[in-house]
Amino acid sequence: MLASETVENYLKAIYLVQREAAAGEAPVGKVAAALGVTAGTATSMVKKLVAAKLARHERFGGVRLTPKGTRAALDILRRHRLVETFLVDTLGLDWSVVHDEAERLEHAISPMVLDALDRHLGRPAFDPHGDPIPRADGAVQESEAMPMSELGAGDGARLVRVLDQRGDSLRFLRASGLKVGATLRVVAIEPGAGVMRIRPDGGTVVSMSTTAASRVLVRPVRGRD
Amino acid sequence: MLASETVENYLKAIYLVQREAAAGEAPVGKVAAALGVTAGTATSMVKKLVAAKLARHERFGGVRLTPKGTRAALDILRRHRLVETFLVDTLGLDWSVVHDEAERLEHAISPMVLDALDRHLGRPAFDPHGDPIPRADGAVQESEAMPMSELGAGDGARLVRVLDQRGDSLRFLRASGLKVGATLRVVAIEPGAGVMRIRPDGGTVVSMSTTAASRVLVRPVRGRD
DNA sequence: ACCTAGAGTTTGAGTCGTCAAACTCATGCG
DNA sequence: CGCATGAGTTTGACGACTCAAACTCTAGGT
Ligand SMILES: [Mn+2]
Ligand SMILES: [Mn+2]
Ligand SMILES: [Mn+2]
Ligand SMILES: [Mn+2]
Repeated sequence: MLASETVENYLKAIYLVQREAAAGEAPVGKVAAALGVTAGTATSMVKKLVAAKLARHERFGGVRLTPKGTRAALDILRRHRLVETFLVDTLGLDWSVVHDEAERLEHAISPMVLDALDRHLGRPAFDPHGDPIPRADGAVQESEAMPMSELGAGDGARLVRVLDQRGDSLRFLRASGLKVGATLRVVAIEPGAGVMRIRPDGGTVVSMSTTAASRVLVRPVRGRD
Repeated sequence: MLASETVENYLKAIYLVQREAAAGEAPVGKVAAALGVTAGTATSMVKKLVAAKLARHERFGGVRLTPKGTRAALDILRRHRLVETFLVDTLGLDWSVVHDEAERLEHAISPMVLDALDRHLGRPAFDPHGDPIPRADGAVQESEAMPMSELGAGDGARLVRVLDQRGDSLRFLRASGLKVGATLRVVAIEPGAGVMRIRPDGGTVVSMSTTAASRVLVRPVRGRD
């Protein structure tokens, strides 16, 4: 029930690492890396989570949240993403800085403040990066989308989500006119160089590595080329 | 510089206790009580503050913040009161609940968020309880006011500040129509019972103990009785 | 001048979260 | 197979914060 700030961070990290990992299991080392902590530290915390029935784990294996742990993680994720939305929509901060701010604020938001915030923002479904905001009951509505890297030359698409939370990535995208909701077209692809050239609607052409492009999710748009 | 959440709480508590105390010194016991901690715990933390040049203290004496400590305390107080103002003005929470919420949020507000919040709120000078919000440079503008308990029968006044942060006190005042900015008149005083009878403009008469009334600050208004 | 009640301090111990370094396991390569 | 490599775990230690209980000082009465 009363998870410490540290426990909250672990739960959220495990949840997110678990989402990525193929096996649906979070390797302890990945969790440790996500939190900037040594593997040994993560191991001992995982034991605590297991004792609290928030996670399951077997020696030398991966971690997996229990339903209870998942529920708690979604609650934290909800706070995190609502706070990000508030910082951008109400306070006007840039989407490249809100992640770090929310990382601290998420732990200080009571259910009462959370609900008032949610109402004030008009019960948004997505945060500034296009990440779905889990609902109060724990439901998450992931949006249908594909990596921009899978588009072909000439394809049009709408940007729906940015997975990379790094400040410089987000600043680059904003400066290029690539924000959530923007439409764009793939001008060219250079597989040898590992680069795609993208033109946002009403903007100028920019080059991105396909790796970077794979962390930008889009929904294809009937091409009127 | 980088004070922990705990240190921030001590600095704020010492500042506030110091404001109350006659000698301008905060008794360690009072600080401990304000933080809900044992006296021994407070003693050891005070030593840390002294080592960090945030406070001065001599054995068996009181604590006093250094200029550096005072500056830090005012910064925390600024965060606290701006957050309270936000919770009431923007999110619509009741003034009786925001103190506890701000007690946690104040530690998670970065300078950037603080400034955005300040701008969003229109750079307010007072919080919902009428407490002055220290400015970014550390200036505090205490408002001229006297305890309501010092009014005489028939006197009119405007409510400018409520010192008591207790939820039930604040709920009682709100329910009586006694909020910051309201005008009121003293209907009667019963020194024997230690009670005053107050009529808020446009409201019905309420009784309050003079002790409670002494924590409500007012500015007298030219009586048109 | 005492002496004691109350305020403050010290001590010893515990929890939480962390690290470095030694150790153990699982595996896949030779 | 056999074993080196890397992932994960254990151990011992530490800093920050806290408490209970023993101890010490100060100040006010008498
Ligand atoms: Mn966090
Ligand atoms: Mn986000
Ligand atoms: Mn606080
Ligand atoms: Mn206040």
